[in-house]
Amino acid sequence: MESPPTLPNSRDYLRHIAYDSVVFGFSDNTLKILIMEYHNTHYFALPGGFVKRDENLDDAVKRGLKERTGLKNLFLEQFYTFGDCERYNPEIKKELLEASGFSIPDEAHWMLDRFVTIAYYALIDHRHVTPTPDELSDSLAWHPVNKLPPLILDHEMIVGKALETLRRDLDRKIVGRNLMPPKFTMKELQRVHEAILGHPLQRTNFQRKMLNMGILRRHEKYFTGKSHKAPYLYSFVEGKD
Amino acid sequence: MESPPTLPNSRDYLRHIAYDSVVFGFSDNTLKILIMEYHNTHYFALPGGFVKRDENLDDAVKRGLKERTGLKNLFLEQFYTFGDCERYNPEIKKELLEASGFSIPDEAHWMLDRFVTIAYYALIDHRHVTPTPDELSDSLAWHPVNKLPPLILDHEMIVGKALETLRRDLDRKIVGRNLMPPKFTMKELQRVHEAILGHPLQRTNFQRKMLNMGILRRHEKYFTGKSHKAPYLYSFVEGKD
DNA sequence: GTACTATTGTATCAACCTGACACAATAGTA
DNA sequence: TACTATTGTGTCAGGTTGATACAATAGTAC
Repeated sequence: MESPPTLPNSRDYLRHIAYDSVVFGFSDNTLKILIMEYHNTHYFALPGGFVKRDENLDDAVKRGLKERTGLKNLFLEQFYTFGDCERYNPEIKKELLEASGFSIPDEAHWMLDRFVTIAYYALIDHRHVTPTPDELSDSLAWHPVNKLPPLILDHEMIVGKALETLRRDLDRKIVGRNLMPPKFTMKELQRVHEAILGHPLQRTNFQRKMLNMGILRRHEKYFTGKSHKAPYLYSFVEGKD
Repeated sequence: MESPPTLPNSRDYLRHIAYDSVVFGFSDNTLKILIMEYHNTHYFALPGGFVKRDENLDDAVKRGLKERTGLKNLFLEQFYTFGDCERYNPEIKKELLEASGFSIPDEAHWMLDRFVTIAYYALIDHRHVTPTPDELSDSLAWHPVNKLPPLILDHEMIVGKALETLRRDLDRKIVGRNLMPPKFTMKELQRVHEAILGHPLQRTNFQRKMLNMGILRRHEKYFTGKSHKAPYLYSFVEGKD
């Protein structure tokens, strides 16, 4: 049923330019990111892609994430562009493409050439997502940020810089909104912040700070069935970014 | 004496990739940036350039700034990458190149093609600099950030984002160090902060904050000859970034 | 020298935020 | 009714910030 895979044509894309995306999700009290594994290898990498000649850079990233996660509207921020020469490693690229059944017509093929990659991070509610591997990858799966497999090229550095940026943005933007379900308890929100920052927070002070920010609306209580006081449910008020 | 100018060869450079730099300096109590004016036109633009095939992105920017300002070590930060299709405007590029005496051999020449530009900002002590125009430009000169001439393409947006980033970095990094002479008065430092933020600061509170940061060393007094108390001179202590 | 002006360095006070901890409220269980 | 685990709120010390007061002082005018 499968047709032989064909490499994208260099006429359709901008040479030397790629993007990589660090997609954050939160489950099991853990901050995770989407990592793809290439066919028939044990190479892990960030999901990325190329920019079409008639396509905005931002739109290229949205297109790629739509294909892989099904999500159309997501919190997406560009954070850095990586352009060192050490990124140029045609042997690895060739190995990855050949392992997926592509035949490389030419040692100077544009996909083996040097790339500058523009890195984005995204925040999504993992419940809304069924990760979909592309034709290069066996799997696209969630990995805890502090238990990542070894990644190719400089992708670990990219993740590091993404985390750093996310932590800086935590106070300025309402990061939680994009990682949480519509209604949540204060403790759940705290767990997200703790996972991002990488250290525990004082419960009572966190509660006070969040309530004082005026971005939360309190709803009904949430009865867990446990034998203790039931927490309130909260949601983010609209349009206060 | 002049040899006919030749366009850079596409074999030596990465196609579709450029950089632009927003070089901040401070004089006459005003924050200024370096703007170039193209030969025989009234087009103004940020100084920018291209990346050689065997050159790190960061090094390309340093090379360009070295040529234009003579400065080898300067405070340099990448802040955003601009990749919209509207940046693609071959007519303007052609006009600019032809006005400088280049003959364009081919409508599809790589320099007329679409570019994604990685933007950097730099901070320099303007006293150390003699701006040097390149072969495309009549002049490279300081312009106050709030009195810029109309710039080509999206360069005004790039300046806007640079300013925004600089303001955000003002508290986290010791921005002043790179814009100030070795010794300076507290008032001079305050003027720099005010010019960056775009609003006046409370003198006494600014002084207290700076002194409490522990990054300043107090030196001898500076006698201006004016009839009032002489201010102290300060310098930044080394290695506290 | 004395009086005066403009500017600088320091102190003070209220408002606010933050970390640490105390304490009351409460859903379920025994 | 007593008990447990958890939640919501209050409080207090320490630090930071905005606003203001005030003392110190280099030069000028007399």
